[in-house]
Amino acid sequence: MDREEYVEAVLRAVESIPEGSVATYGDIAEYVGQGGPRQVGAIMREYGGGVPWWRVIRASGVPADEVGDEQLHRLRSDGVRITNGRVNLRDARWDPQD
DNA sequence: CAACTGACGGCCT
DNA sequence: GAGGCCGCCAGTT
Repeated sequence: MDREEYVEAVLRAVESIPEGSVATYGDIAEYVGQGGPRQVGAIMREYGGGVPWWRVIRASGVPADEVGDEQLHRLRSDGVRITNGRVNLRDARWDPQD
């Protein structure tokens, strides 16, 4: 799998996160089956426009620093419960079989 | 080729 | 729960 295919695979994975749920960078990497969380983050930074990037957060439930406020706002309008600037992953975490 | 970098994560205080 | 530390891994210097 070359880099372009990898980028496409990551973007498709993000697109498949349904409204109302979230995935971690690590979740996406695992789902794609290649690379790691940092690769996913790098791809979101570069190619994230065009996909629901706000549904990808850190494993701690906190969004990436740069986009944090907008991300939380978008998630809330998705219907995701936010408590103290954090997403409750136990509720909202993406399950690929959906 | 070595060093640095970072939309990260898990483990240990 | 919050930091600090270190591992990870691909891209850039």
